[in-house]
This record gives sequence, structure tokens and C-alpha cells, in this order.
Amino acid sequence: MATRGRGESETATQILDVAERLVQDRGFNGFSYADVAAELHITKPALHYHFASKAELGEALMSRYAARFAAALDDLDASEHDATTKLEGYVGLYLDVLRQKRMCLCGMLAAEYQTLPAGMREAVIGFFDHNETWLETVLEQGRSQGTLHFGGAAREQARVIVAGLEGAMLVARPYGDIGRFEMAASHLVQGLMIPGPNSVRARESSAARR
Amino acid sequence: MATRGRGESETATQILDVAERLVQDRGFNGFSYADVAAELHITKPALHYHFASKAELGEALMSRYAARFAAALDDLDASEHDATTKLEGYVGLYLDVLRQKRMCLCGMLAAEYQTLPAGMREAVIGFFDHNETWLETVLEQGRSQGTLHFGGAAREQARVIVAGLEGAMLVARPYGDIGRFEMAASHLVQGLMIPGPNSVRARESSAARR
DNA sequence: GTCTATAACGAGATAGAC
DNA sequence: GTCTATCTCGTTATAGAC
Repeated sequence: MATRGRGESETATQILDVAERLVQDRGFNGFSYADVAAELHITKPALHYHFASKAELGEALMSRYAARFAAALDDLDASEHDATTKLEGYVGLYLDVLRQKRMCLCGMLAAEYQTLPAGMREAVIGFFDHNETWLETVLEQGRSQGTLHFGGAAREQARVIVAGLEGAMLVARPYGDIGRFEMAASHLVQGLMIPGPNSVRARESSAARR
Repeated sequence: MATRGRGESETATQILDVAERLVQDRGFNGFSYADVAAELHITKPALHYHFASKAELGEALMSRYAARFAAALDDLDASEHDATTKLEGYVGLYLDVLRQKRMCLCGMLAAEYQTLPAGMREAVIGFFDHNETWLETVLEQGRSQGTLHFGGAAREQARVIVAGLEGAMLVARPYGDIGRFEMAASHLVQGLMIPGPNSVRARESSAARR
């Protein structure tokens, strides 16, 4: 039952590469072992040798994706010292995915959530949690530096951004229109860079209405 | 090959009801004729009598959903004269879906877009176009009335709202947390109800709330 | 309009040779 | 580590009786 190829194998890596692209394009329920095997010119049992079950393949996919995403966020922290630039870099990560005509892996899996094996569900939640936590820190950094302006909890702002970017990707893809994503993303981020509707005053008056 | 049950049949309606819920919960690739048949205590061939193919069922699903959504927007236009209230009503439509633990039908299908039959693809695009057009009109109405405040094209604002609401639903569902959606939605809408830096400074916005 | 029966295919998965 | 061969099951779909 355990995965025998533990990421060391070159074939295992190729399998993950193909499967990842297929999931991001068609969904976890939209591809099969046969699709992956055909593309790599190997047979289905060869895939089962590396990943005994589809659930196992999915979980391997998630942990590799999570590690890569975490590394990308670390890179942003290391190379950018300004919260504004970090935020733009973060949007750039999504843009890179969309340019490959793919959906965010975890955004896709969020849609399919009810049909996913338990291990994958936890990984999807973990991905969003990690994104929110990273963004929350960046947003707080920006606010204390005076480069970002928003009212309310940074965690809430982080959630608005994640939801906005995921939704913008989701809708842009059927249209095949990256510009749709860029417009929505810039709208989300620009609002934080200019003191305005999201300022403390505005939030307070909205809170009073509850 | 044509659908024999043309929406007149009671059974056809029940089939659509069950299939719609399953798609919104599990995705179009995440349910089967067997699932629907079992739930209605009929057999699979009975389903094929009403909807000859799964693609045909999917298209019937979409056209009924589109009609219902259009009617809901017409109702908002008829019963609400204030752009602000219309906007809140629009968010309420999403909230109603999420309360049933479902994803927006077209949001779900946007994720699965690459695997959909052509007729369903067109319907998904049509749904988003319709939403944007309706929102655009409401936003322009609100801006000219002085109850909504935003910069740039109303169409772009409409796209930001659609993307934000779809993304908020997408992420809220795995967490099973409606509050996540409400927070993001209120953030999206509140920003428009409060005068920003470039807008004409209105009096206290309490007038708009009545 | 719904049934029994079954076709035809593809899915995930396993046994065992090499 | 990959293969051939096979299994079992689920899927969409059809034929034809009632």
C-alpha cells in the first residue's frame, strides 16, 4: 500500500508532473491512470508500482505542491523586503499558473472537495490555511510600515484576497482570458495600496451596521 | 436523441432536482445516472427515457438554472428600486445556495470546464455574461443615484464582484464555514457603499440604508 | 413511462513473468 | 521497474417486454 517511489525516482517525478497538469486542467475526477500512462508511454501497472492507488497519487501530488508553494513564499520573503512587492509577487504566482492555462491545484480540488479522499481534503485545507497565514503576516507588515492600508483584521483581508484570486482564476479560465484575472487581481491589490474605502474609518462604520 | 420529457413531466423535474443538487455538491464528473436513479427509486433506463444522454441532462440542467437565475434577477429589479438593496439581494442569492451546502452550479462547472460537452460550456459562459450585465446595470444605476461609489468601468466592478463571490463560495465550502463567505461578500459590497477618495462626498450614508 | 436484461466500454487495481 | 494478462466494478447507453 505504501508508495514505493518516494520522490527519488525519475519516473515518479514524471508521473507527478503529468498528473498535476491533468488535475489542474480537468480535475481529479477528470483524468485516469490510462491518461497518464499513455502520455508517458508506459502501462497502467507501471503507474501502480509508483503510486499504488489514485488516492495515494493525489496525496503525493498535494504534498509536492504544498512544498513547492511554501518554497515560493519563502523566496518572496527572502528576496522582497517590501510588503507591497511581496503582494505583487504573490499575485504573480497565480498568474504563472493561469498562463499555463491551468487552475490553481487547490482551487480545483476545493470544487471537487466532497469527492476527495480524506488525505487530500486535509491537504486542501492546509494549503488555504498556509496561504492565509503568510498573507496575514505580509499585510500586517505592510500596515505597520505604512505601505498598505486596510481596516479590520489582517486575517480577514487575507481571506478576501485568496477568495478573490481563486474566483478570478476560476472565471477567467473558461473565457481563456488572462486579462480578466489581471484586472480583478489588480483591483484587489490596488485597493490596499491607496488609502480609501478599505480604511479604518470605513470598516468601523460597516461594523456599526451589523 | 431528443429529450422526450420536455420539462412537462413531473419525473423529469425530480430528475433535474436531484441531478442539480449532485452536480452542485460533487461536480458533473462526480455523479452518475445510478446515483440519481437510486435516489428516486427508479432504474437507469427510466432516466435515459427522459434525458437520452448525460450531456443532454447537463444542458437541460443549465437552461433551467439560467431561467431560474434570470427570474431571480428580474424579481430583484421589480421589488427593489435601490441599487444598494439589489446588490445585497444578489449576494443573498449566493448565500441561499451556500446554506444548502452547495456550490454555485456554474462555478462548479467552470472548474470542470475542460471536460464539459460543448452545449454546457456555452451555457456556463452565458451565465457569467448575464450576471455581469445585470450587475453592471445595477452598479451604474447606483453610481448615478449616488448610492454606490467606485472608480473605473462598471463592467469591471461587476467582474470583480462575480469573481469574489464565486471564490468566496469555493473556499468557504471545504471549511463548511458560511461565515467565510459572508465576511468576504460584505467586504466586496461594503467597499462600494462607502464614498471613496475620488467620489463626491455624500452626507452620512445612513440615508442610503433606509 | 418504466421495467429486465445486457451490451460496450473504461475505470482502478492485482498476479505474476521478465 | 516494467511488462502481459486479467479481474472486478462502475459507467453510459440500448433493446425490447410490459
